[in-house]
Amino acid sequence: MSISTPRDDSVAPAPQAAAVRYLAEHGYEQTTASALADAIGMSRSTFFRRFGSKEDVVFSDHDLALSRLQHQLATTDRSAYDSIAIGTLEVTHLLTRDPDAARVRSELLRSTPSLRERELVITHRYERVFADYLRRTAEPGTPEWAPIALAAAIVAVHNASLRRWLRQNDSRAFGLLERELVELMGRFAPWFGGERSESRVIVASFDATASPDEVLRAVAAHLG
Amino acid sequence: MSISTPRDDSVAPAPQAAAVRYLAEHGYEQTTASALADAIGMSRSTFFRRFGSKEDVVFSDHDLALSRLQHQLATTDRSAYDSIAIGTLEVTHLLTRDPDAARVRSELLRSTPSLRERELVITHRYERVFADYLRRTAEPGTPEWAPIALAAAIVAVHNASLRRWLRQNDSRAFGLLERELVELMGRFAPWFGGERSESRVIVASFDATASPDEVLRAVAAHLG
DNA sequence: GCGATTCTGGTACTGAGTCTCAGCTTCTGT
DNA sequence: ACAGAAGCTGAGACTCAGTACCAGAATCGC
Repeated sequence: MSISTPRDDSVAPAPQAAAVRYLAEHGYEQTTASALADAIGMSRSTFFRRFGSKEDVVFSDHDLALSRLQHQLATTDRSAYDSIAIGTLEVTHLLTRDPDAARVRSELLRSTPSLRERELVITHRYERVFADYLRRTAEPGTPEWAPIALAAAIVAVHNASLRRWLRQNDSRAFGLLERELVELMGRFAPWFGGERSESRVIVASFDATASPDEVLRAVAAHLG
Repeated sequence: MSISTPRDDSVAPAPQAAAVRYLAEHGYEQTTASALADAIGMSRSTFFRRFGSKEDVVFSDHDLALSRLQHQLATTDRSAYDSIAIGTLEVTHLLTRDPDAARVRSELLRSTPSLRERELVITHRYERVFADYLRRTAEPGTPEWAPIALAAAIVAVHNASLRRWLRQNDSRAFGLLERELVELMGRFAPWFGGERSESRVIVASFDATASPDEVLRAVAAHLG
C-alpha cells in the first residue's frame, strides 16, 4: 500500500468484474471469501458489506437489468408485443455489453453447479416482472394461468437465446430472439394483443353445378 | 433409549415428515441442524449423511416424484397431450397424498424465503424433464425454442395450480389443472400433436341472388 | 479547521457442512 | 455358534460463509 494513494493511472477496474474473473480462473469452490476479497483489494468485512455474499457478486449485474426492465414496463405505452420485445432485448444488451466479461462469467457458471442453481433464482425474478406486466395488460377474459405461462415461456426462450449467443458469438442471435418472441406471443393471442388468425374465413361462391370435388380443390388451394 | 428396543407400538413416523413438522413449528432459520437432528431422533452426523442438508430434507419428496415422472415419460406410448397431463397429475397426486403434510410444508415455505428460492431450483428439474420429453416427441420442423417455452409454461401452470390448491383445499383444482394444460398445449399445436383449429373452413352455398349482407350474416352466425 | 457521518479493517462468534475415527449392528460363510 | 467383513451410527475436530461489534481512517458539511 502506497502512502496517500498518489493516483491510479489505470482506471480502477470494477471490483465486481475483477471478482468474477478471479473466481473463473481459480475456481469458485476453491476460492475462500478472504482470498477473493484480497484479490480485488478489499478486506473480507468490506467484501461482505458491499456484495452480500460470494454468490451475489457474480450476479450483481442483474439488479440493474431488472430494475431497468421493471421501469420500462411500468412506463411504456406500447403494445405488449413491443414492450416485451424491447424490454427483453434491452436486458440482453445490458448483460452482453462487455462480451469478454460475459464470456468469463459464462465459463464460471458452466464450471460451477451451485452458481447455475443460483442463476435460476435470479432469472425467476424476471419471470415475475413479466407475469405482473402481462396480467396488468391482458385483455378482459384472459384466464388466470395465461400470464404465468407466457412469462415463464418468455424467460425460458430468452435464456436459451443467451446461451446460444455464448456458444457461438453470433450477433444475429438477437434478431432471432426477437422473431422467436413474436411467434411465441402470437401463440397466446388475442389475450395480450396481436392478431391471431384463429379463424380464417373463406367465402367462395360457385354456381350450383359445381361438383363437390371442384369446391374441395378450390378451398384446398386457398389453405396452401 | 431403552435397551434392545423392545418394539415400537407406534409405527415410526417418517423422519423426513417429522423434520418438516418441527421446522414449521419452530422456524427454519431459528432451528440449528443439531436441534433438528435431535428432534427427529438421530445424531447430527447421521442427519447430514441421510439428508445431505437442512434444505434438502424439506424437498426429499420431489426426488421420488421426479423419477416417477421421468420413468413414465420414457415408457409411455400415448400422445404427448395425454402423457403430459397424466404425468403432471401423478406428480401432483404424489405431492398432495397426505394433505396434512402438504399443508405443513406449504406453511413452512410461506414463512421461509430461502426455502422458496430453493423450491425454484427443484421445480426447474421438472422443466428439464418436460423439455427433454417434448423435444424427443416433437413433430419434425418444430423450432428449437418451442419445447423449452412449453415446458416452462407447463411447470408454471402446474405450480400455480398447486398453490391454488393449498389456498383453498378444493379437489376440483385437479380437473381445472388438466383443462388448463390441454388448452396450453393446444396453443403449441400442431408441434406436439393435438389439432389446432387454426383454420376453420366454412363452405356456404347461396344462390346467385343472395345479397352480400345475407352472406355476411350467415357466415357471422357460424363464427359465433 | 472541526465535529458528524460514513466507510473500512480487524476480531470474535455462530452455524452449516465435511471428515475421520471408533464402536455397534448386520450379514455371510463355515 | 462363531469369526470376520461390511455397513451404519455417533462423537469430535475442522473449514469456511456470513454476522456482529468495535476502533480507526476518510469524507462531508460548515
